[in-house]
Amino acid sequence: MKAETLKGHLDMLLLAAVQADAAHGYAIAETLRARSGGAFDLPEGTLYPALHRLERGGLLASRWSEVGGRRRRVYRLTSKGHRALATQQGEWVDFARAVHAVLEGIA
Amino acid sequence: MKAETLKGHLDMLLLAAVQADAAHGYAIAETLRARSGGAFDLPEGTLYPALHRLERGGLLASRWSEVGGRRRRVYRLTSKGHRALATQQGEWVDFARAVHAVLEGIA
DNA sequence: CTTGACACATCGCGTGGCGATGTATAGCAT
DNA sequence: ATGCTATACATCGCCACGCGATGTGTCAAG
Repeated sequence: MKAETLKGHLDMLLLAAVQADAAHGYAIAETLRARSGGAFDLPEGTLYPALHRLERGGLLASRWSEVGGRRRRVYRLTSKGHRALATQQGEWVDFARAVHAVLEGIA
Repeated sequence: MKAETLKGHLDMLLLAAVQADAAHGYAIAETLRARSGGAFDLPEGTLYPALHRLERGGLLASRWSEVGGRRRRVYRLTSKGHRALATQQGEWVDFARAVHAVLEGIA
């Protein structure tokens, strides 16, 4: 997967990954890798800054958790995050449709 | 349309726009706007640097043309550009499918 | 006791889309 | 004449952001 492909879409993916159940960063990355069939394999330098950004923006909220001697920061969607996810999903559909239309040469 | 949404996908769209017929920059922008139903309305600061980049990369070739007192730079796909377009279309399909899988929550 | 998975974090680089700005022609309305 | 709009190109600098590199610490397996 080319580097810039993800730009502008990562936030939506992260929000979607914690939509159903709260999860910590590492687990979020695993979820994305699994659901995407390996296509999304987020490096740490991508994952963690993005989560911090989303929390700063109020779309995610986190709490610390200790499991088996390992500290985890568990993220959950805020109500604002839910709304943002819905918006971004709509934009994604529009975007994907527009790209498809261009590729199909629909003049 | 959010700013970064296009990142990493613009090249493919530009290549697709000149795939069938060679066209100049302004016309390419109109084609994309028309095919996308207005979703892609490329500002000039996006369009022209991107075309130059693609020509530098050997994916597009250009010649000057004079029509009605107006100079135009007409772009056509090179064979390398054709191959690149095919590759990028394949990557787009994979990407779109992966995004869809994440959004659908296919675990 | 080292390797690898788990789990977090930050810094700095490079890419690239975009706003602002500038140039020039043509046509139409004022 | 004057100005606005559309056509048509170009470049500069900002800035958002994904990612590689690097660092910290725990735990299990070999």
